[in-house]
Amino acid sequence: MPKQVDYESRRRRIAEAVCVLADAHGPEGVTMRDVATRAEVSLGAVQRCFRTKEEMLVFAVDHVGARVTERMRARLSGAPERSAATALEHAATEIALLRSAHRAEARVWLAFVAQAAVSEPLAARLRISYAALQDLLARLVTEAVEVGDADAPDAPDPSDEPGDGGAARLDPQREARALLALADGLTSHVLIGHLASEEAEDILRAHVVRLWERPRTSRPGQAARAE
Amino acid sequence: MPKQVDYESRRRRIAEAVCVLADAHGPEGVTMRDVATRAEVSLGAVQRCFRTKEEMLVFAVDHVGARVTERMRARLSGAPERSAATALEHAATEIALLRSAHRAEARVWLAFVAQAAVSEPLAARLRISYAALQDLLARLVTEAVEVGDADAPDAPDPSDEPGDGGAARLDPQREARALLALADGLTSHVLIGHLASEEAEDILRAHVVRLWERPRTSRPGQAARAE
DNA sequence: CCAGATCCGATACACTCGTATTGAAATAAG
DNA sequence: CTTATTTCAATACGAGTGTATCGGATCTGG
Repeated sequence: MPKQVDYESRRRRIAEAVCVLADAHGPEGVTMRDVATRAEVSLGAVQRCFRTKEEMLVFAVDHVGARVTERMRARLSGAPERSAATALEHAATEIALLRSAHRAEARVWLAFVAQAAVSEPLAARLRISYAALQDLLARLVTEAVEVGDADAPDAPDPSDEPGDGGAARLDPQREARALLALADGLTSHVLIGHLASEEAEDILRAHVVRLWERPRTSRPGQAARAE
Repeated sequence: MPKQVDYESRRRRIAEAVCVLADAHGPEGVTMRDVATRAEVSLGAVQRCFRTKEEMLVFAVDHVGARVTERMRARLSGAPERSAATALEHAATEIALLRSAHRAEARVWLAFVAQAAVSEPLAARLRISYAALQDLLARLVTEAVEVGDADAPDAPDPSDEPGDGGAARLDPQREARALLALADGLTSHVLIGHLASEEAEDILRAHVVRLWERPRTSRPGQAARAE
């Protein structure tokens, strides 16, 4: 058994290069040769790792998706008990990739999303990542609701907050979906330059805050039409 | 003055072809030759209309943006007095391009958004369209708030709805931005296949409804942190 | 040290792309 | 009818693409 190389790490390195280039020129604009150069390997090596270009792009999508999910999971387990509400806010901000540090990742993600509308294999991978993110968000929502919003909203008089009885009416999955979509939309608008990232963060914050403000919807007779 | 051609209509016809193709293969995948074929003109004719490919794409973006804006404006003036709240909901749905009839337009839009993150001239055009849409939405929000939500929410007892005094605290521009972002995010998630269009519509509806449920935020002392 | 498998860098190939060129058809004015 | 001018179809061209091929370098097991 002769020469052996660590394909896994090489694949990751290549995926990294793909991201850098996709950030600059869009995923269609990514060239095998450029990837090879950027990853400091030869074109032949890239071809050995991925039989085809699409295979490479799919791997890169998974890579980015895993990174985002992982970062969020880390954030989630980092401060689990502190305040589920603010944790949710942070998580959403994280997903929105608004921190300029992750601007590149955001562009890559958006580019892949766009191409996924055309390429089914890419779309399949994206769905996996989205499902994971949505689940995480839904869990956060549930947790935040159950724990109660004791320390998150700074309304120290719980007089007109009848416990979490009302908040329980939130559908965590639904809210997670909404949050995810809002985050994605904000991200793209920031990238286009239609929004400043501060504006986007404000909007996201306002949306999350609204989740805890609302819970007196328990007033009956209204749910009928809303659902 | 010899042979003269109506360039404007030809340009529109070409833009239409661009949309069809961009829907199928993404905007990068659009080829001058394919456009020419699809538009039933020769490659030379396309080249006479647009000096370069990017010029053509930019025109196509404007074309789509104008169409969406126009459709929304029509919807706006079609039933102006009926109910600002439901008008808002309809407008948002319209923007989200969720009706399957406009699925193609949605794909085109998303594709262009993605590429705009890389191409500044495209981004500039998109910003114009977004600004127009946001303004329209903001106007709708304002209108809905001022008119009062008398007939929109079917809570016929205005006992605990202290007029629109609280609703006035809504920042229409902010809400318009949020709505626009949410609509875009939902659109892309539907295109990816992560959401069904009914789910997306539900989420959008819930978001709009929430705008009218909330208005007792007038309780002071909270804006400090929230903003 | 040798055999044999594995890896990969270089090169080749077939293609497609955007764009430039060009010469003929079409048309309006003289 | 000429003639000047515009329009465009056909073609050419060079750059750049993904992928296939292949010969030598590299390393392991004996």
